[in-house]
Amino acid sequence: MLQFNPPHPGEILKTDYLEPLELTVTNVANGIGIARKNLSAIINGRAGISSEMALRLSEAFNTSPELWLNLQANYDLWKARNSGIERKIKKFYRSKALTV
Amino acid sequence: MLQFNPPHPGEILKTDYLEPLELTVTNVANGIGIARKNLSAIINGRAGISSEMALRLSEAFNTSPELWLNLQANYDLWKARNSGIERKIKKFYRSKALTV
DNA sequence: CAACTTGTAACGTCACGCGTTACATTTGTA
DNA sequence: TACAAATGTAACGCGTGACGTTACAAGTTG
Repeated sequence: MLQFNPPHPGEILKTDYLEPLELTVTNVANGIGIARKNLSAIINGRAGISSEMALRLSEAFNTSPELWLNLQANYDLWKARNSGIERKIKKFYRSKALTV
Repeated sequence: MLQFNPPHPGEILKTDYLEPLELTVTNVANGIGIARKNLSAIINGRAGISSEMALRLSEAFNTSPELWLNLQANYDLWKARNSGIERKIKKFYRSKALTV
């Protein structure tokens, strides 16, 4: 289990792929066939990485799609854990236990 | 990379958790605090497992949330791969290559 | 028969991925 | 300095999907 705020996938995409390769957002967006707006959103953490997007990124940068999906899953999980859901669940368990 | 149609996470949930423990859908839905309808949808492959749901399942069945998220990710990836997206991307690459 | 379980329809709400067009701003360069 | 390129983002629209409630038909079981 992650103990710290994981970077959102867009940050890795930017610092580990776009910047080293000197690729611009416009460049890559055109390259992988998506709207520049959406790649910008991903890079700035305002959108997640869908499985389709993971496929596109994996083909563009020669990675596994799982890389991107795992980053996204960890990020989402961290968000869920820190958004009161965890507490809601525990609260629920206190009042109405599931007998396993 | 998976070469075969991965089972829907709901299938694993059903056959590996509900059935061995003799838990009913109604039972578990009430137990984890969600609508019976939605658990039914998950089990029958008509809904995916969200990160919140992964957390709930992990706490109920003492698994890692990652288990459920990975199952879901693999399933989604397989769907994406087999839904023409792969072909769309490759087609795109043939016409307009991304120079990396 | 009565109770329980289940799948599912009908409705509504909210979030979000993705697309297009357009504008203001910054940065690099002829 | 003036123009082009890159970027973030707003405004719109569309489709999908997760989640909830209520309700009904059908199957199973004590």
